[in-house]
Amino acid sequence: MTAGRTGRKRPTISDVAKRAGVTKGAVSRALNNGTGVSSGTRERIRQAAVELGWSPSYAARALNGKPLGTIGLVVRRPPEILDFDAFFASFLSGIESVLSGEEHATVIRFVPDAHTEAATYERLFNDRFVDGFLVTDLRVDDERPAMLRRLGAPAVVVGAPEGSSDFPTITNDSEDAIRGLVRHLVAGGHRRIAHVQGDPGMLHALQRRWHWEKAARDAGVDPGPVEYGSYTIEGGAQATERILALPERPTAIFYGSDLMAIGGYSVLGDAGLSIPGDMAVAGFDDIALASFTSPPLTTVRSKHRALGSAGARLLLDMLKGQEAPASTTLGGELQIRESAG
Amino acid sequence: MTAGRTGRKRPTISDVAKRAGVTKGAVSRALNNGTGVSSGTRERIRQAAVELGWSPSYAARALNGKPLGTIGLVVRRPPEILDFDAFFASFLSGIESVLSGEEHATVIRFVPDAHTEAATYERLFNDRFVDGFLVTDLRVDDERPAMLRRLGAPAVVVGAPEGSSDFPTITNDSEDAIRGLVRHLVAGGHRRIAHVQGDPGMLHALQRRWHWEKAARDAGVDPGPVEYGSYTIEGGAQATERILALPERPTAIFYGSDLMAIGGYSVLGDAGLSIPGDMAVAGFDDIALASFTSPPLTTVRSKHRALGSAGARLLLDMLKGQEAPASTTLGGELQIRESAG
DNA sequence: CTGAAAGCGCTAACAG
DNA sequence: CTGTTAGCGCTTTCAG
Repeated sequence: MTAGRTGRKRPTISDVAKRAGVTKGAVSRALNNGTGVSSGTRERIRQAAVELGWSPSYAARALNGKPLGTIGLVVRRPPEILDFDAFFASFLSGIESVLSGEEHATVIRFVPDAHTEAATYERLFNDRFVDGFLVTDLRVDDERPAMLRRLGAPAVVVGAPEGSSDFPTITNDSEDAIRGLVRHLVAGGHRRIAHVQGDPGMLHALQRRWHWEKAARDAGVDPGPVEYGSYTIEGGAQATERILALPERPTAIFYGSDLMAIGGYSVLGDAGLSIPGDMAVAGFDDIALASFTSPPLTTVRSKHRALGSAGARLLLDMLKGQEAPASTTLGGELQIRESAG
Repeated sequence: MTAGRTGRKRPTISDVAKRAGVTKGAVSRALNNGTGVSSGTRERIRQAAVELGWSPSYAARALNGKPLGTIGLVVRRPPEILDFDAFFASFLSGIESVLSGEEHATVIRFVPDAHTEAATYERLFNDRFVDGFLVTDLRVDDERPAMLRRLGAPAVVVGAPEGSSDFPTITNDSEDAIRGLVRHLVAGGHRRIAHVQGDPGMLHALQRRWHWEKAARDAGVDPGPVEYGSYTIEGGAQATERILALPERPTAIFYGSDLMAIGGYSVLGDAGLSIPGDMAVAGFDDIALASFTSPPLTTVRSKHRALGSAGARLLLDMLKGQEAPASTTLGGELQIRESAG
């Protein structure tokens, strides 16, 4: 495949040096800084390198504290979410779309608990196995920003509210879209709008809840009951059951994810309630399925892929030494279909 | 966080050695082989290591040809497929579910072309940046098995037919399910069954086509027309248009992916054709959406996650030096719903 | 069983 | 501008 592979082992920098009639040091300088070498020998060295099909060893470079061209993604969630959840696959897709053009690789690690999570960040970076991190799922009192700061690791936080950490942040701001949704509901005569949300320890879940509350108040109605559950069909179904059991039943439910809303559909159906006639329903994410449910689901589209690509792009820029904006915001988009009246 | 972090830098093996009153060599032996050291000093060394919170440097180990605990996944497809395609996100989910329990990380790289693909495999492994590979999307005349063999890289091929390479293979065998589907169609009176498939350069696409052909012949009907397109909604829509333009129109279409089938739905609908009345439709994958389309889509369920987990498990076993079976087969499963009569 | 020493492939500081 | 020299942190001989 590659030219010059005479022996079994790959060529080292010494081979290149020998062939170019210089020393390792010269090769290193020529090919890294491009400085400290006359353009003549530099060319000779470059030649020798391609003839030998040489490329520097990641390990040796890492041992000298050089960046490897990798970014780390450590995820403290069960790996199944890649399969179920709307977010991660799209997010990853966004990341890869910029990395693939930049000769960078992604190092992914799913971890079960906070302790492993911390240890993983630490090892990955202390050894410069990754050049920096994309941090997602920021939680209330999340210790990662402080730890990463301490490690001196470059990082960008993705999907968290502005100012939630002192790292550059890509924010997913759905405030306007959620406000639009609530207005739509209120205009349709709804006064009691419930909210079903995922893990309240997640900053983005909290944020969406605030937006819903604020929008409700601003529209002159009291925020209805709130239920929590996992971001899955089952989680949504269970939360819906709890809501239906409430003494004062709401007339609309805003779910924190489309999957949860779909779980709601089945419970509402079983209870003989029609959508949106007896209960208006709205989701969040706008997954592919949302336009195929019956009735089609009104939801807030969230730009998962863009979050990934913007995060990756920003991190790459930072790694190149560029100044990073404290925060970049991507807006959500209200998708009105038929489930919310 | 970690105990013993007095200074700014992390402890090295020398620190551990000093604290235990031995030399680096002894520490290395004690903690790796566990041999060549008296159990007394071994314990002392272990103590010192935990007190210092020491863990070996990836880079230094890699430089000595030791495995890092990483497996590589290089994908020659546009990164968008993570978002659209049913396969990759689930597959990755399966991989991660076994890796997360084994302290292994995944190194992912999306590449645009065959040349970059080859170079990526080579660099990643020559430098032992990854311990082995999971290879997917095997193509006709794929050069990767030979190249990986030449590199001496451990690998398991996933989702390809048995015997398609000399690497251990996790096969996704849908022959029975496809046969069941064709029988179902033929029993429903269909004599002309078309097939829409994705990239014919992919071995798995070819394989499914063969299974369909064979099943048709065995059921006593001639295999109908075949159209190719990308594995997307648009790809399916376009292929469907071509089929509808055919002089002898089939009465059933078997699509190589659910997404393609959904693309078919809209074209058929636009043409005023009812499903399954005027045209029976079947898909492949059984994505979440499949049971929500109208009519619900009859399809062949494929075990994407299991493919990932089985592949990862097998590769890990191989890396531990265990003998690997030449081939492991996961069967598909026919999901009869309403779109195919 | 243990210590000493060489070396993995590269970078960076220092002389010349 | 170029060569030489130390290391980076670890593993692995090889003596003792």
